[in-house]
Amino acid sequence: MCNRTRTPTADVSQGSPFTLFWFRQDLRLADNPGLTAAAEGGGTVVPVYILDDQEEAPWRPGGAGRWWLHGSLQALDDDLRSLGSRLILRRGPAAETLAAMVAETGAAAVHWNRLYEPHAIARDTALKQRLCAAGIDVASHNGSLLREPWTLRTQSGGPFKVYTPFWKRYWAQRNAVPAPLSRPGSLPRPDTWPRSDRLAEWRLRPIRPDWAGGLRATWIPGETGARQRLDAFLGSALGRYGDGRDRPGTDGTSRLSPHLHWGEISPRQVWAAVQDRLQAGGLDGCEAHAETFLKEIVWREFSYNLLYHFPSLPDAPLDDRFAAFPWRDTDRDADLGAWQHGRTGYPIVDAGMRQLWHIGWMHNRVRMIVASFLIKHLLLPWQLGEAWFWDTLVDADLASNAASWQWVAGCGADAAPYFRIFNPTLQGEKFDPDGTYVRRWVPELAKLPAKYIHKPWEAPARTLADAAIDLGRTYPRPIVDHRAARHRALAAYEGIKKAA
DNA sequence: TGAAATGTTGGGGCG
DNA sequence: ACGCCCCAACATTTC
Repeated sequence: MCNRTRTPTADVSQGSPFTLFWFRQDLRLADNPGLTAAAEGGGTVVPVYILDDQEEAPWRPGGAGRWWLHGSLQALDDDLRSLGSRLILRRGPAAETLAAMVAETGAAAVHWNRLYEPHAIARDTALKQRLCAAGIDVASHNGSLLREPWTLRTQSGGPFKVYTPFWKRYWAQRNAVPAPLSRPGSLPRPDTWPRSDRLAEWRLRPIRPDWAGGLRATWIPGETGARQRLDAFLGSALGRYGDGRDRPGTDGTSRLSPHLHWGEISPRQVWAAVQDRLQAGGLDGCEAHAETFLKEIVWREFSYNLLYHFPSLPDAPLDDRFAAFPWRDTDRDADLGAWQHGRTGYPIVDAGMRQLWHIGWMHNRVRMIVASFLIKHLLLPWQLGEAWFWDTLVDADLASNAASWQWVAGCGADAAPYFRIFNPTLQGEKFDPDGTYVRRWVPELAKLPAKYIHKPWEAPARTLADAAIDLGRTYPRPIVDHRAARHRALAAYEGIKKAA
């Protein structure tokens, strides 16, 4: 925060103070505190995005993330142009590239919205010191969270490690959430723009093979798409969210996760929109549904809280006992591959994994089922699942992804008990009773009657034949027996449970 | 934000 | 009519 109150010195060559706004995971114009601060500085504003995808950059965006990023940057540039501005693109190590831009343009001030990943914190802290030392006015802002992790402490002074009290704190202060900022009215542009890469040069989208058809058909990256998604959700699914969110065959969830991850919409905006919707009235019994939805927004906050206070979250189990967990170390590849490609023989698992592959997203209920299956039925380390999700999800988010995998594995803070093992057949029958979801994503099972849609191995030969299924050929038999796998997992857990 | 195993209860079939 | 058994249906405990 050094120099924050200092008046920016005018850059002689430009004739007016020159401010860089560094876009990162806040690819929007409205409710963007850093951008607003830059616009209010009085000088010209240069919006910049830096792609840092060198090999050594930890947790750089995966394939699906890169696809999304392309669309979001394009939308952002369009939106900026409607304000008479534009987006400058640069590629390289983030801190060095930004510092070089400051020197090159003679900027007097730099603004950005904070990130919370351990490597980003370290990088940004060092960069801020470096720029401050050079006399640049640097300010960072909160653009991504309702509350930042260091502002929340339990009664005893430590970080929250349990969700329920964390949520209660948020709920008690639900009316204290600041109103979202509107988009800047104008962004004064410099006489000449700095050099910019062309987005197409970055090759963020796949070409050969082009696996992104399902993504294009499903998503509208960018701030406008985010707002449309929110409005659509508020108008329909929110009113039955409590149970609708558990039906993967329906459009019962918000699908805002990728928009939130990339910062095309902020949690403050979502929070305010839900409150407005409640106060608009005519929503008998909707209040409980809205609260359930807001709890999901706060789960995201909780994940960021965990990542901030426990930076090893993405890599190592928070529960030390799991360091000794006997994960399977032989014949991993075949089972991992079957899981990744949706050929486990359990329809609900395979449907989820194929949905993920096709549209870069998976229904949350099904995420829990497939994660439980990888960890407990296949006894493979949760980090393998975390890595696959990282590469394939358009909403891949370090905090949410890591916290959720640890939660399912039972090794995180406030985690699901390890002995809670999902039965994929029962989960399917309970939440996809008519098989709509399975039929959609596992079309080779589409003709199977509902009675067998979640357990084709129990179907009579005649029924299979009528449905044009040749079990073991057109669709696999289960790669593990549920009952045996369950006992194996419980025995493995028993082995580490006692250890202090 | 489980499922399975085990325990309990009560109606009905039956000798 | 009575006791016994069976077994859903539900509750509780265990993993």
